[in-house]
Amino acid sequence: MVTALAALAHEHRLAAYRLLVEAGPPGVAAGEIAARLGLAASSLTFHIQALLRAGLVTQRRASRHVIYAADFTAMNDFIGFLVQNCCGQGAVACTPCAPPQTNLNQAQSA
Amino acid sequence: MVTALAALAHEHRLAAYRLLVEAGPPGVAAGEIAARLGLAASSLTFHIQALLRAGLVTQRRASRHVIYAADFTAMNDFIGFLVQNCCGQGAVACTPCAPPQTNLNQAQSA
DNA sequence: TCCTCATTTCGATAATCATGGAAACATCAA
DNA sequence: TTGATGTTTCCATGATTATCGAAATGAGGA
Repeated sequence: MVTALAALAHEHRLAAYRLLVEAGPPGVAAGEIAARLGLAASSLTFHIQALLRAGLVTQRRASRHVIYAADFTAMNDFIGFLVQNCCGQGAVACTPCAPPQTNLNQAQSA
Repeated sequence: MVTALAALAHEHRLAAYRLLVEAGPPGVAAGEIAARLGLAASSLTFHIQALLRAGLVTQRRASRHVIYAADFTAMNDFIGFLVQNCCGQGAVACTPCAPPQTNLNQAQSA
């Protein structure tokens, strides 16, 4: 869990992650993330690998591009951990992290 | 928020914070935290100041001791931020972070 | 094959973080 | 005041992180 915390504990990585959350399952190509964040390509790789190692994002290839996408299940687990371990009172997590509906005709519910 | 994430993104600091969550409002003295974590006093100060700067813990003096306690409101805000910004779907936070009932006859409900 | 585009790996550099010992500071009790 | 205890500040050291340019890798297209 420290890995996930550390992964998000940086301005650029948190921004990258939020970008991916907004984008949902279609994800965003590495180059575009770098451009939007104003980072050199190699720096983006450095940061996004921290997110990848923490399991917070997934990676897939689409022809020449490498597409990254937020892993909503991992975020649920992450928040669940915080609620269970860093709140008193035996608090129960009820965080319905789920991808936004970018396009209603894209079925991706299972 | 990056400050809070970074504050928790270290083995020793996360352990210290969890200790304070368990202890609740009575809190724990600096020396005892250091002892339980197996840290030099100066190292503990270094770490706990990160938590303090992030607003996750409070500090008070009790005679010679300096007592640290978890700030549950801050943790609620922190988790609220994560849910709102790092989950898709406009998820709503419902995290009831509250101190554990260590002693039922200690009134501390506001 | 050769060229181009997209991304990652490598290397160097500067900055920040983590650690604990020693000294200083604060509080209380004789 | 002196002494004991608890905590923080200061300092030096080693480790890790963040950055980007240059070179290498991978994947298409002509």
